[in-house]
Amino acid sequence: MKDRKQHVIKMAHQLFIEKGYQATSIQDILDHSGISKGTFYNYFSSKTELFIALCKSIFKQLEQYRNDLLTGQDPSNIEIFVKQIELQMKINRTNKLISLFEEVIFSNDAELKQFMKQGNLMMLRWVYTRFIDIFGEDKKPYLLDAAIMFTGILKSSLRYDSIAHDSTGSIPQVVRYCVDRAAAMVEEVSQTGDVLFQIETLEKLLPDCRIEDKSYQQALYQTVSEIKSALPDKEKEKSLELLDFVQDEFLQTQTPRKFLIESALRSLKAAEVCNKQKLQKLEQLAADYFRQIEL
Amino acid sequence: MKDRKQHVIKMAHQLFIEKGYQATSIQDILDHSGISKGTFYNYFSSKTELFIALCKSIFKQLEQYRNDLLTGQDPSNIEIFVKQIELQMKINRTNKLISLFEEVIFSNDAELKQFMKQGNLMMLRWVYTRFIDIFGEDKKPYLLDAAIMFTGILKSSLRYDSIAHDSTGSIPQVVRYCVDRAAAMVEEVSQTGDVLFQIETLEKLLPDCRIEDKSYQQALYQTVSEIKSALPDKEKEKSLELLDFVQDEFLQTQTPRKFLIESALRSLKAAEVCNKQKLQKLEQLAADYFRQIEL
DNA sequence: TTTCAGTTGTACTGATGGTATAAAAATCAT
DNA sequence: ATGATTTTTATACCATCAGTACAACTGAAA
Repeated sequence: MKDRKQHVIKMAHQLFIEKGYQATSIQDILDHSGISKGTFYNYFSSKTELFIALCKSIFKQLEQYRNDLLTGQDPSNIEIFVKQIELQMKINRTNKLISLFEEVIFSNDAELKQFMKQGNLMMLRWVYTRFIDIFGEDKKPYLLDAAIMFTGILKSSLRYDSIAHDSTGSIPQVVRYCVDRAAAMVEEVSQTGDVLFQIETLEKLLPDCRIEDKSYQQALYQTVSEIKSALPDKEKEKSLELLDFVQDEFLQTQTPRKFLIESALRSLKAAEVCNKQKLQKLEQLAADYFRQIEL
Repeated sequence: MKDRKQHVIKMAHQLFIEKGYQATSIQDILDHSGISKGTFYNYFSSKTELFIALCKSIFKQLEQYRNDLLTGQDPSNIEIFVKQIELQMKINRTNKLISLFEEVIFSNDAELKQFMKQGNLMMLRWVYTRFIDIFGEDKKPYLLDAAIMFTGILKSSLRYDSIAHDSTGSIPQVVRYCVDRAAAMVEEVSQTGDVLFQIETLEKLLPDCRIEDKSYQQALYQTVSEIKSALPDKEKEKSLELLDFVQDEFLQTQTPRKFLIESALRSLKAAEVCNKQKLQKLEQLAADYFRQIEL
């Protein structure tokens, strides 16, 4: 049944890419994925909820990719960041994500609006933390502004690029140019000392975890990724399901459910199919994280 | 009847601000402006055409304001530019323009899409020409990139500003910060020599007039504005109507109708209510413009 | 075989954008 | 003022769409 639901999401995604969100009727989705209306409304309470499910799955994929690019690399290496952005932008474009998001972002659906806003802020926070990796702690006061400017420049440039040389466009050049500009701006702004936004506001807007603790988030995510990629074939599916759940719970949920996660980790440990050392590290991290949360 | 139509636009605008575009039904507009459905579809062929009419009137107003700020001032004075941007952003925010535009920009309506795209490009072109005024001809190769980046930074910052400190926010600080960044970027980029976009692409996308001839556009507009503000009370309405038409035709229309404009100018001349010198200048400019066009 | 969750098909509701049209009202020319 | 013309109104109508309701079907577990 989960496959079926996923299948519906996939089919809907295809249609959204082809025809746009508004222009795709629920009937289209039903026809295209071969389910009945009843089933659809059994899976999703509305069209917007389907869309949110789709977004979540894309976000997760995006996050996966970008984290994969970082694993084992030097986080302060700006070339990695360039690659990460390039990849995300390419996925955006092939999936017509930007169009879809912008089409939907100011619809009359409050839930959707909130979700998209949150998504934007999460992207912003990611850029911010990466900028800290790249430009160093001492530039921190300027890096939220820099992240805001960078996302703005990137979006604007890509938009212009896609309407100027329609079709393919040349994402790498654009990304390179924007990253260079961001670097120069960090330099410039840290010399003049100009600061526009305080980081506290971002923390307030993303109350799910304190921004300073991104090390936990990232470390947790990375550790799970590492375990996943070193999984033996034996009982792979089951382990993957558990690990996916843990990863998802940490990333997507506002307040990860402590006992559920602990239970999942116990199961993994009992199955003895994971790298024991990594698993222990994961347990430690999770424990630290929860202790931190409780303060 | 024109008043009535304008009234409908106004009422629709109110509703759009209150409830958003999608959420406002035609019935709402009918009720709120006290006309019948038949009349509505006599005025506008569809809801989107009403929206376009509304946008046009707002654009015109915006253009009016920003040109008023410039008249009699030194175009290379960056403080004037700051004021112009501030004003436009304030109007944007009070009218919830950005929300409306973004809500609509990726709807399934091709006509609307094209219109909005064109609007964005016109804004971009305006920033570009103002940057030439401000940073000088020698920086020209970098100024399209700078304009694209500036609009991106501005949009991104204002967006963040409005969700961070919701309600009023502090537009002046944000604008100031963004303009400072733009200035620094022009400097930086003209030192490294990095260029991303060529101006020719913008020209191709806005075929209504060659970008190099913006002097005509601006001079035409400004001259008309000057004449308008020096109009005596005698037959003011009639003259204003003619002048408004001329201004509109030059600004909004792809190919201004030569004979109509010439006829309007003749009428104005015959009425002898305008500053004769300015009127002559206007005639000269128009003639030059049409000669230029025909090439 | 019974049970039961999940699925299907169909019919329905209510709202919407848009069309059609005949009657009423306002405008205009002579 | 009268008659012609245009504009406006009221109303009924159509097609589409999101979402609801529900009875019937299916397949697998108990």
